[in-house]
This record gives sequence, C-alpha cells and structure tokens, in this order.
Amino acid sequence: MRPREQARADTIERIKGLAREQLHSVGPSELSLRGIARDLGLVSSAVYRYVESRDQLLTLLIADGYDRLGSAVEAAEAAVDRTDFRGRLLTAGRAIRAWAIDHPFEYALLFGSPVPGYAAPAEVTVPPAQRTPLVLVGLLVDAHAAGAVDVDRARPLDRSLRDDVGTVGLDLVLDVPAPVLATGVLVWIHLFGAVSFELFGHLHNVIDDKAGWFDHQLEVLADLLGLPPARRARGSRAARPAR
Amino acid sequence: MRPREQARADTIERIKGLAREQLHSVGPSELSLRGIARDLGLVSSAVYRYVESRDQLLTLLIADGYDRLGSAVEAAEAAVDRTDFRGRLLTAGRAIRAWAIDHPFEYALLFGSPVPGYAAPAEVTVPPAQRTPLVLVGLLVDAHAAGAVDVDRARPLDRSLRDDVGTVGLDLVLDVPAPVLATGVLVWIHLFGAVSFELFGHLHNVIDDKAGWFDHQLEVLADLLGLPPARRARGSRAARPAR
DNA sequence: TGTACATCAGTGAACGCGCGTTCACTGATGTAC
DNA sequence: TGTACATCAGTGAACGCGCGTTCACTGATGTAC
Repeated sequence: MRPREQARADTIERIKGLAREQLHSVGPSELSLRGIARDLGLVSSAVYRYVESRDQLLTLLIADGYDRLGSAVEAAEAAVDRTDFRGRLLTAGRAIRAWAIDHPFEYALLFGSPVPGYAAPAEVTVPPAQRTPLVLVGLLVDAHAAGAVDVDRARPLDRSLRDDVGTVGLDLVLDVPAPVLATGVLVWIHLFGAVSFELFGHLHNVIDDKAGWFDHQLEVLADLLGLPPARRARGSRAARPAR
Repeated sequence: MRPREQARADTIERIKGLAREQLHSVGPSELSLRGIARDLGLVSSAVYRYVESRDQLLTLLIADGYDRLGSAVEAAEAAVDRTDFRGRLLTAGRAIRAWAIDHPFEYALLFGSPVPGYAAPAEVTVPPAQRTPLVLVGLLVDAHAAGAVDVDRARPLDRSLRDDVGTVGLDLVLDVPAPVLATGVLVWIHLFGAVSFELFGHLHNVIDDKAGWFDHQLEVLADLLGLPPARRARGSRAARPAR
C-alpha cells in the first residue's frame, strides 16, 4: 500500500471509530458528520473526501459490524473440538452474547430497531450478515453427518415451510432434513432474541444471573436438536454436563 | 368530566397520536415537539401546556404502548376455552405478532433498541409492561394446576437460577415449579425474539410464509412445555393438531 | 341572576444551539519523463 | 537526478434548514359569592 493510500485507509478507519463512539450517546439516525469532522480536527466539509454521505457511513458501519461479530464467532467456534457439537453450539452462542455485551451499541445497530427512512443496500450487508448464521449451519451439517442430531425429535413442517426451508438448504447445497434445518433457524432466532432481551433491559428484576440463564437456554436449545452431552476437551474450559 | 378537563384530555390524546405518527418517519429520539405543535395548528410553546418535555412524552408513549399491547393480548387470550392451554398459548402468541405487525413503530419503541440517553421511569412503565407476560404466567399456572404441563421435561436449573426464578414465583405467589417457570420465561423471550426478528427484517429471503413459521415456532414452544394437543373449540377457528 | 376573580389555553419573541451538503479555492504530495 | 504536471487533502464561506425550552403576555372560560 502506497503511503497516500495507507493514510486514506487510516482516516476512514478513524472516521468509523468516531462514528461508533457517537453511537454511545445518539441513535444511528443522529450520527453527525460535523461532529466527526470536529473530533478529527478537520473542517466539516473535509469528511466528504472520505465518505459520500451520512447514509453511506451507516452502511459502512453495519457491514463492518456484521463482519466483526462474524469473525469473533467464527474464531471462538473454530477452537472447539470438531466432534463436540454441543460444545460448538454453546461456544458460538456465548461468543455472540459476549460480543454483544462488549459492543452494545453496534449490536443494537445490527439487531435493534431499523433506522426509519434508511435501508441498507443488500449487496454489501448480506454477505457479512451471513457469517454468524453460517457458523450454526456448519455445526448442524457436521452434527447431522455424524448422526448426532435427533431427527425424529424435530417437529414436522407444513408444506409451505418445507419449501421455504428447503430453498435455504438448496442454496447452500445441504443434505440436512428440512425439519432439522428449521430447528436450526429457531435456535438462531432464539439466540438473537435472548441477547436482545437481556441487552435491551427486559431481564431487569427478572433474572440476575444473566450468564447462567443464557447458558441454560443454550442447553435447552441443544436438547431440542438432540445433541449429545458435551465432552470435556483437554485444555479447554469445562462445559457443564447436560442434565 | 368537566368540559375543560375533557378538552385537555382530548388534546393530550391528539398529541400522542401525532407523536406516534412521527415514529413512522423518525426515531424516538427525534420526536419533534415543534412538529407536533405545527400539526396541531398551535404555536410551538403551546405544547408545553400539555407535556413537560420531549422525554416525558416518550415515557407516555411507552407506557401507552405496553398498555395497548397488553389489552390486545388479554382480550384475545380471554376468548379461548380456559382448559385449552395450547390454544391459549397459540392465541396469545399470535395476538402479540398481530399487534406488532399493526403497530411496527410502537413495537420497536417498546422492544427495539433503547434510546441513548433516555431511561424510562420504572414506576410508570413497569406495570403496563407486565400485562403481556402475566397472560403467559396465568396460562402456565392454570395448565400446571390442571396437570397439563410435563414437569419432567423441563431442564433442571442451577442453584442461582432456581433462586432467581423462585423470586419471581414468590412475588406472584405461584406454586409452579421453578424449572417450568423458567421454560415459561424462555417461551416469552422466544416470542419476543421471533416477532422482532421478523419485524426487523432478518427473515427476508429466509422464510416467506411468515405466519406459518411463527405458528410452527409456537407449536414447538408448546411441545417444550408438554402442553397437550389443542382441542377444537366449537365455533372457534381450528387449531392444527400437535404432531 | 349577576358580578368579581382565578384559572388556564394559547401567543409571539427570543436564546442558543445543531445539522448535511455544495462550491471554488489553496497547497502539498506523488508521478512520468 | 531534476523538472512539469496531475492528483488529492483540506479550507472557508455559504445555503437553508431544523430543534427544545423559557418568558412575559392576552384573552377566554369557568367558579364562588
């Protein structure tokens, strides 16, 4: 990278960082380019050298956020024994929650209320957004291939849902039965729901041991798939045994 | 109600209505009192006769929203045969989803991202916020009393969670076993998560038959509690049998 | 039943602040011969 | 190796717009005797 290119990339990173900081105190639709320019020590119009508009900056932040979440989850899950499917699910789930707690405002940007009047361009946000669910899909495929999924336990699907879920499976060239894939989608939705519920404050005065509660839910979800009890991998943190 | 009182109450209702309309195009932190005054045909300072500040208006909207959701769910659930526990759960769940779809911006205000720098005063928002979960609790209590809950199916809880959930039970003077109550909380979280997931656009290009998918999830949750198959109540819409 | 007074709704001006975006420009940094 | 030129970063002024909140005020509506 040539020096000018490098400097340019650095400045864009600084802009994104300052924007992320702004999200601590204002909502996504109130991001202030003038504020960023001020923090950067530049005149307001200068930011337009780096960013087309406020909306484009939002798009950048969203794509970035999905990527950061995705790589955190991928890294955590990759460190688990490949045949310990329950452990892989628990670890992935905990990684999502940990990232959300570390980056609550970025999490809210990705999974909270949509910004009125703004729609992220799908081409640029969809691929990074798929990284995290793909970790779950990978786990499911491996577990099913190893016979570690209780196929009979999954509730059968109506026709229209079979088709919907089947399409997802086709796109990804999977040979996981549709009902199992559907349970996987349900698991993914629950992970998202549980993290949002906690982060958005709805667990206040209901449950204090939030980490324990999250783990409990993960175990229930793993049971739902019929994944066998986690094995204790050498050198890794002990996962609590199922039941 | 004396005429002046009445006129005052009417104006407050109009203000709340206009504020709710604003939420279609701007986020909650961008509600404009000046805009409301304009729509009302008043000078900007006049709104302060009715509302202390923008934050207080937000609080009003939130409390109102929980109340409106709560009474929709209560009304729907109350119309179901009291001994049809699965039917009661399905109906309550569908009522939540239906309300959310009819009032997406209000729903986002209640269950979406928190507004940075704003915290709703608990005294005024908590009671209305509890109405919907209390419908679920009531259902659970009745089902357990009737022996319609599969207690052994509920995953046992760790000590700290037993205590957490036990406290909730104590406050409400329930005699439902903690693990069952915990499954109830999980159900409530999943309902919230599933509605948000759909409403916030994360189901796009994954599942088309959104109503069918939501019902499927409700059935899985009912299975998790071990609720017996729904019975066909005379005159009410047929619920699909479980498995 | 009529009058005096209190209450309240709404006015209009002002304070002090913010924003996104465009435009013609200066001056430094890099590139090609 | 040195010079001419192109590229790019950053400037400063301007356009046109928005906001929440306070304050002293007018005038209508209600209340008490």
